[in-house]
Amino acid sequence: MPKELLEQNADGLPLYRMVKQRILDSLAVGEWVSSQTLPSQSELCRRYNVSIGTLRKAVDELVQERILLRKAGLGTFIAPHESGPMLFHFFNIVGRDGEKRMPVSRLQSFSLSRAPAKIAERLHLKPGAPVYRIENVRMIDNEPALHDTLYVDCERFPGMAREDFENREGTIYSFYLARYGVNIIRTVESIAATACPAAVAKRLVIANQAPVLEMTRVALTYHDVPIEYRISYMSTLKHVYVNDQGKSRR
Amino acid sequence: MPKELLEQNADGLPLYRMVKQRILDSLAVGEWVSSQTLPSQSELCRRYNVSIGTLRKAVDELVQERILLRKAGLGTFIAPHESGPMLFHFFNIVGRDGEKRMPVSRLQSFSLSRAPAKIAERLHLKPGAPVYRIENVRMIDNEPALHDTLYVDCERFPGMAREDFENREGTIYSFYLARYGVNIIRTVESIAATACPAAVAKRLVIANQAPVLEMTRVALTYHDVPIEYRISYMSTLKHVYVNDQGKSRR
DNA sequence: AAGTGGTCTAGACCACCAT
DNA sequence: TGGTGGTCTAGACCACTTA
Repeated sequence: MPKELLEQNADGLPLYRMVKQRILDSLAVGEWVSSQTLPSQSELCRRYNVSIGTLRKAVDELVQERILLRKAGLGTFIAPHESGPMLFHFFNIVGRDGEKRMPVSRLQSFSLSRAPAKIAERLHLKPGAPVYRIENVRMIDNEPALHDTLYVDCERFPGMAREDFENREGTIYSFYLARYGVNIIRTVESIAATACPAAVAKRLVIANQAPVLEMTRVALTYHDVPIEYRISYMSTLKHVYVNDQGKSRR
Repeated sequence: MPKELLEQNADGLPLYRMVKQRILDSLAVGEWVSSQTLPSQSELCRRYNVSIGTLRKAVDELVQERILLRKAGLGTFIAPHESGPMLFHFFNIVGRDGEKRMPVSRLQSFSLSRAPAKIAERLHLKPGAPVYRIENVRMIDNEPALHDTLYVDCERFPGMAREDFENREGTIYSFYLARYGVNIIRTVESIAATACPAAVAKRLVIANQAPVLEMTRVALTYHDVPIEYRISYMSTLKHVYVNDQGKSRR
């Protein structure tokens, strides 16, 4: 493991922030993707030539942001999209009773397409760039609850096939990570109310023109690089979208 | 300042968590509301008989949760609802262009009422308990954008009057804090799509039955005690609701 | 037993803000 | 000048996990 010397106070940044950036850089290039495990704290201390307190402060922030996960006695890991709070970190739909349930997604279509101007802009692509366009219906309690259409850059996911999606284990984001080393760590959603388009209403088995939520989401990886654009429609007869602001992250 | 001894490892809780709880308890009883300023770190160290590192770790978490605010050279403060990121911490509406603008609220009605069963339950009150019921229209760029109805326990806000609301400075939550020492630190919202009720549509100047967002919110103070119930309707023709998950809190 | 992360301490030094 | 918070260090000790 090479030692990376950090000059003190470059840009006036505190040392622990510089360490944090170095760790993010390593994560971004996929340095620890295969093992999902980071070197031990003491090893990272030697690598960056900082004390344990400083190293821990850097990692503390990454744990807070749900990018890393620490387990006493085991080590420090890339936070998995499976299991635990992470499962619902990017999924805010609950039953009207308040109960959380994981949806099962059912692929509707998978096609090679070209990015419309607006979507290309959100994905930092050129208009007309080749993208995969994927339609899903998500079932909750064996009933259709959500319809979503998502777009990803073909170059970022070379050779992706319909079967990859259908046969994947776990969530879409864990699939991106396991198969392509692309880790989604942030999403930005806009929510509006609209009359349900006919094609979607049919798949959701609701009345045409019924009021539904229209959610557009951009999913980002390290350094806020956009990876996926998604537009979802959801009937709120049986479920609602929840947002908990100020919840303590523990 | 009395010294509060903390037994080590009561309940197996780490020391800094116990310190954090003590600080939260002091906040909850309004110990520092008048000054908005906490004692200095060194003074708090003496008070709880812990080292500076432990004290800072406790306060770190409260800062992270946007309950406290530290300013180098000045001190540690109760996070104000005015100014800075806090202004939009509990307000997720932006223009379709993505621009954030603060709304101006216009009081529609102020009345003494009795809590319906569902609302009483959310506020931990008995059904029929006396509540203030307040209707607002919020204007953005001089156009009606939101309609909301809110309910608060009369006992918690004794002697509240219509004029208090209309003549307040700043947000509703800063009013609760300044006038009654009640600090809102968390909100939980449920969002659904619905056809706009006629009475609301009239005030928002939109078509009757138009699809709108229906947002129900419970606002909580320390220890997750519910303070306010609110139901809002919003047209999404010009604005949308945004939710940024995983945004770094800095 | 050896390695991992988690806690707690004591102190030095710095940058910022008031007076 | 003196008080405030912010950073960084070095080391002791603990609890947890695996072998």
